[in-house]
Amino acid sequence: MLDKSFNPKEAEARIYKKWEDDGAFEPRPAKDTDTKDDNYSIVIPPPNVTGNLHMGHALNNTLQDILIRYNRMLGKAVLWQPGMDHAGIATQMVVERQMAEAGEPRRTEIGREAFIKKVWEWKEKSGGNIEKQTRRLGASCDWSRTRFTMDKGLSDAVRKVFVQMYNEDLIYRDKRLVNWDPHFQTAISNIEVENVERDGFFWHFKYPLEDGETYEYVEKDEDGNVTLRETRDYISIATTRPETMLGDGAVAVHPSDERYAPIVGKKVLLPLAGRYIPIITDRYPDPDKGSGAVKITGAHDFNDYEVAKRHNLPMHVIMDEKARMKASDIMPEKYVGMDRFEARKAVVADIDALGLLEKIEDHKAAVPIGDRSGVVIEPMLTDQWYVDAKKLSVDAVAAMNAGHSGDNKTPSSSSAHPHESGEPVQNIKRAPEALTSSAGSPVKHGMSGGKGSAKFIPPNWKKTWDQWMNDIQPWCISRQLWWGHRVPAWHGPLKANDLLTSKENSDRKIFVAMTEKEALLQAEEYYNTGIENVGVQVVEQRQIQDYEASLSMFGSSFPGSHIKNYYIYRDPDVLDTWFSSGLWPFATMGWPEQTDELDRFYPTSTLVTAFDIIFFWVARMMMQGLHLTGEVPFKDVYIHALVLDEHGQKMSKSKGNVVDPLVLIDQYGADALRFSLAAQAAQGRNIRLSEPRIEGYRNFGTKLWNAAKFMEMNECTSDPDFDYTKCQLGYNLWAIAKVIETQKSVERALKDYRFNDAADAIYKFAWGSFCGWYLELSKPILNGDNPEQISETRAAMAWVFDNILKILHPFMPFITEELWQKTAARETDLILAPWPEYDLGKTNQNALNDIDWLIELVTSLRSARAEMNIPPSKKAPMIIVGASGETRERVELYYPSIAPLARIDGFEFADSIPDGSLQTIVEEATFALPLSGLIDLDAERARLSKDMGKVEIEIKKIDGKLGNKNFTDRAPAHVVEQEHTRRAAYTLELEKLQAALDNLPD
RNA sequence: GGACGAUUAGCUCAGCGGUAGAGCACUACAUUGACAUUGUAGGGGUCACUGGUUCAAUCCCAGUAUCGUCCA
Repeated sequence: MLDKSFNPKEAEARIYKKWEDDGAFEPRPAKDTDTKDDNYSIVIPPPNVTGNLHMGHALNNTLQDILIRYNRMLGKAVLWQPGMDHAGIATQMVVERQMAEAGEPRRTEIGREAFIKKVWEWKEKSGGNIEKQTRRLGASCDWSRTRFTMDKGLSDAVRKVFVQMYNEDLIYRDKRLVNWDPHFQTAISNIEVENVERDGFFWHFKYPLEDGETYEYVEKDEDGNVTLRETRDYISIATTRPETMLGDGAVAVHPSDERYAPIVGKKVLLPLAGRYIPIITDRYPDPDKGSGAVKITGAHDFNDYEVAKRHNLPMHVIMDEKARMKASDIMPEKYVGMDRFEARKAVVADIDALGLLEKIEDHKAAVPIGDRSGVVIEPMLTDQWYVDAKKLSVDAVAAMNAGHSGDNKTPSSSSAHPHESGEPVQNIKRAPEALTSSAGSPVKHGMSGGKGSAKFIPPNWKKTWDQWMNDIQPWCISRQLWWGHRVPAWHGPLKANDLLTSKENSDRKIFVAMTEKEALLQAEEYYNTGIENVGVQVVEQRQIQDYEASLSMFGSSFPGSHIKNYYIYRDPDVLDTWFSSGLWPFATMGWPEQTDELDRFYPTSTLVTAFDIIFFWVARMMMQGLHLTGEVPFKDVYIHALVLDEHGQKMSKSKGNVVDPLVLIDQYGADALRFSLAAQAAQGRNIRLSEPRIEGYRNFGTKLWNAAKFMEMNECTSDPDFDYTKCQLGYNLWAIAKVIETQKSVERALKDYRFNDAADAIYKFAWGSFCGWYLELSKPILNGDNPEQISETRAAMAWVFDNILKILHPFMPFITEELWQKTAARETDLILAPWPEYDLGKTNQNALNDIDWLIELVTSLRSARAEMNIPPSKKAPMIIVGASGETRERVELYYPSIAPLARIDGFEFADSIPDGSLQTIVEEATFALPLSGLIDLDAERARLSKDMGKVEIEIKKIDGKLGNKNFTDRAPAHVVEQEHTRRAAYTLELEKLQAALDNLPD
């Protein structure tokens, strides 16, 4: 016996455990007959080890699980690869904060090794909550293969990739402006910076001209009339960051700016600093903004950096790693040690004291904020490691172009000269091995593309991708952290008279190697002159610095030693977390070893992710995957929506509007949450979380549960010998055809990643058609006395219900599995049951029409009764006038089902309608319920007139079309024909309604 | 300033070159019924605006307005 209702709390944990214990999440063994299409794989976007499940994960994992479960039921070998990334900054932050709270010594006090040990301890103890939370969603990933980016295997892969790419000149060291996070004291990538609009000020300063020189300053309006003319001995600049003026290298004006033409090339005195800097021209300053003159601080502003590079200006780094003003030749003593914001106040006050503060304006400006630290990012000139992303992007862009080549709506110009653009031309409809250019030669592999194709779904994200990829910047991959993959590079002194290679760009010789031993060998070879004995030792950077300080030189021999000693130290930096997650799709499968998994499951089938991660992750996987494996890491990239709160606001901790999916699961069950997310996952639109909707889908589960209870009471159990093509009863044939139609719609929708359409189709069928009609229609049969009909209906209903469970399983895995197991003895769990595959052509179309007619009849009788306020308890016979032979047959056949649903008590075919009847028209026949005395004649007249009015409007619209010669001449024949048919049907209905009206007594 | 998206029922949103849809909310009726976590019926829309293309536009195109997101 089924319980009164489904209990998600109890069932979910039990069912999940059984699946996992049974190994249901693991890929089925390979078969000899398997082709690439029989394997299906998804790698999970690895969540952060410090993270907790939020609504974004819930949506992301739900959609992946739907695809995975569907493909698993299709009989494919399915791999859903789970795991986590090590999240350098976030994890280091969490552990450091914990240490501080516990009153323990700081990271710098205990040293690198001890700290890393602590992080691992933390990870074992409290990291990875999210994996447990993901299970509660019902995600069927293969946990036996879960990976972590700091695993040995992945770490080896990361080192190997670094070494390889360094040797290929794709990784190099460079001094560039980076986004410096003064809180974490590390470089971060530009996409980890959020620009936030904040209220600030525009400070206008006067920089005096050298030697008290003067010029005539003239301002004109649009028409060229002079509006201001005065003699000045200064140039006025405006800045939002006054403290950076201490590092200015020039003042720039636009070449076309006539106001400053007289003084271009002259020098101004940089106040406070007491230095002289030139006035230069550059296209960067906007003459209409502020005074039109801009101070240039190359080492602390990205725009200024470009200007400074163009003009070879000095770039003074004026701050230390904590963004405090740093002592140097150019830094006035007074400001040394001040925090940048403190320095800002001091500079403004001091400029004011000198009488050089012209004015202060309110100003809204975008301020760069570190997304982890929340502090203002300081652009800083530092030495970092870079990936040549521009070079890597070529293949990635080509692969996406290939994947989207079918999207082009206007190929008109390319049809004449398909190769003019130089892009590889690929027809995605052809099989990959048949990829050839139109000239018949195979598409070449290599930097020009041709390594397979990938596409975004929905395709409009391709534009965003192109925009970013076309303007891709060198990827800064070093982070000044301890937690992460340490850069496998060792620095040593440069040999006398040696030159650095382009990728070193530093003041040290660099040895990049998989291991310290290899680095030592490289170093020995490098330092070996063949004349003297050479020794190389690896020491800590700090020791080198101490040593340098005492000896003022590097690479000297120890006093009294006859061996020339060199000291190298390992680069202290670690790699960007995304550098390792870029390897995720293949490194998790054992790359660089050529594993069986790689062979079967790479490239992966689909990547499911949110748009905000396209550049963080999709781009990096594409670039690294293509370069390292020669193949795209995934074929489809499904970009899903953001989950917003009920007001359409982004959820964020600071706003306090975060909804915890685990709370929703506790409240409504995982199935309801999942279904709600899937049903709302329409492409190209964000999801507003709606609790009433989740509640509605919880009710949907309950509805199914109750249907199963009904079936149990009526002994409707699965019959293994049931043949859906051999049914006799119209009801059963109808339900069978409908469930197959539903199955096909769900398949089509899932193929196109239209999760909402898939969810909608199964919801409508299960609740509307199955529970709403089929169960009701079957009651008279099941309660009747025809054993053959009863047994056919029992088996058919169980068959249809089993198929509902199967089709619904990917969306609502728990309740469907529970019902599957509790309603019959099954050969396999539902999760591993085969997806239904039936032939709609073998179903009976007549039965479909019969039942559709029946539904229309019952609905219109109910509607007429309700509108006339006939109480349901009041039954009446049904008098049928003008019935065709088919209608007579239908009424006789289906009367037992019509009677209870329409509250009918007997039927009769007649030539005229009894007085005082309630009348309704279905097709050619009029159905009358003699309810004299209960009918308010005026109301009935009004009802019929209203219906006539509606029909008349339709006829009028159709006549408008049919009377238009343009329409009848130019519209497709079948459209015109359809209008004729519609008109005939409406005309008949109108006649019948008129007759019904005439029938009413005056 | 640029790019992209949105504008459809009271709310949240699907959809589509030919007949406007769902969920929730609302109104009325129904409670020995598989199910009140329900059923039946009903009301409710100039499909933002202005042009254009078309036999036909809510849908395609252009522009406008408002809102949102991203980039500079």
